[in-house]
Amino acid sequence: MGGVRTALYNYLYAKQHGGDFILRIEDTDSQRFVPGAEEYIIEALNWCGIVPDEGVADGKIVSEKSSRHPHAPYRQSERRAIYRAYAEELVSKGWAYYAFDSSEELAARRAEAEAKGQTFIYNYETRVGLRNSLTLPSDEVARLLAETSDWTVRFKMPCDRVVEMDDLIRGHVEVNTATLDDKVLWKKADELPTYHLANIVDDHLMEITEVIRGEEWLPSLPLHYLLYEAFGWERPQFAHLPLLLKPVGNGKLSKRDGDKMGFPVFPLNWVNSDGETYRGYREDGYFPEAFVNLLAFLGWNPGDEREILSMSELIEAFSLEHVSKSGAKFNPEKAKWYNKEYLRMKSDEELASLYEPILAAHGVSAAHDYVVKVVSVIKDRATFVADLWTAAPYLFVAPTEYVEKDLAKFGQREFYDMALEAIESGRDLEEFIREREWPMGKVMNCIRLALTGSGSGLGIHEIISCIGIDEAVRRVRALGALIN
RNA sequence: GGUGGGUUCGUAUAACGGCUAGUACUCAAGAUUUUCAUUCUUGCAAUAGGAGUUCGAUUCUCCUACCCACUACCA
Repeated sequence: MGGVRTALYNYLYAKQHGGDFILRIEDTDSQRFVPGAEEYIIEALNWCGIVPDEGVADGKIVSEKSSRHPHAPYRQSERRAIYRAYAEELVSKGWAYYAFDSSEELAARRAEAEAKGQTFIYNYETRVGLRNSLTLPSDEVARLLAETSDWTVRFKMPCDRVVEMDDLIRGHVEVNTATLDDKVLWKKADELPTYHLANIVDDHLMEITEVIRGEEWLPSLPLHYLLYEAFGWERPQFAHLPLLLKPVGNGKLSKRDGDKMGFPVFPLNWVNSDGETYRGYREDGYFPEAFVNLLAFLGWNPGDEREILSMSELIEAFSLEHVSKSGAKFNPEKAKWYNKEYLRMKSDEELASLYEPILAAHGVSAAHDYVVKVVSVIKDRATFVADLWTAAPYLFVAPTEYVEKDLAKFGQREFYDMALEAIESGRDLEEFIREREWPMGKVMNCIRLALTGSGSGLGIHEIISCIGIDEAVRRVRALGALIN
């Protein structure tokens, strides 16, 4: 959800400004490669109606340059060759250096510091005591670069500089570089950059003008500012979005929360490598328009009191000034409300076509016109298309069981005889019952019991207008077998 | 621990120095109805705490508290 919302805001912003929305896959962590994740992302965005202008063609990430996709490839793992030169450029400019410390050595340092209640950070203080191109003789550096393969390029964070930043959402933010560390930018082991380098290089190369991303990136913004400065590139504008929080308690929304609390956290069903399935909004019956609408309102509002906005209205109304700074707790009830609103806006005709597969799954076949008629009668009682069935299956099949409590209440001989006589009369039921001064509620509910199998449900007239008077009479007679 | 960010009804938010702090979801009550639901009406409910600036602070400043993120050869 969080990822889709970020994509949505980027999409809305791009479209509003006549820009292009580009999909780039940041897969520089080979350890975390997840088969199928890329296809999932494309399908999920597509379902939401968030269609990239660049980077995707025929449902696949583009690898070959073309006029439509001038910045290809769009998968960072296919851009390996690009990054090394930029990393070297930073070293030659004095903004970075080679580091030869093994992960074991660094882990040992961390453990050592931790034992003393401190935190080890690789920075201007500690780098002079570690194995890198700043401390080792140049011939040794040259030898290690040539002969070993687990070295990295690290950013040489200035020791005392205040980086002044402007965030489109948070405003002015200042950070002193003394509190920052020498981040790894590139690693020889897999010939890949880390996020920081790859992101800045690609954003520059792909002519990105705005970066709208999650708040978790705010702490690395100073590094990114410095990277743009080091390369001498014009930097894009940044906007850091508030986090999506779990509905109850504290903390951000996590994969597990959904199933625990009964709502999806994924746009589409997702099966992870352990075979665990996470429910998706699509499979839960949400309309993509409703999902997009509710996602847009998680941390943003149009500045007026509208709540139901289509994608094109969202594009028009979107503004980063109205994005809130604080985390937004997700409200599953409101999510359902959105879907209900969208369901009601759909035509009976459209709902009927969505409903028909569900009917078929229940072994029911019905004429299209009949389904349309049924939908018009029950759509107000549904939040999801599936509710059209659960709300009134008796419009398609006669009840075979009766709710015991309601049978006891309305299925008494006395009322049943009245009900039977009334329905068999073929006359207007209310009129017929009133003329005889019979108890309206009791008799009507007895008829409803016969028609639906329970004491609650649609109005008698509505039911009969669907199933017809003959079927109604049949059902009332059938109930007779249970009356004593 | 350090750094950064945040804090208005239960939830999402409006009010970007000035009316009785508005709206939606939820919840409660009432009306309508042959039941349930819908619909309609009404109601409950908030500026984290403390200083300061000001004629006036939800809004600006500072302090405290609490929450969150980051603090990896992950993104």
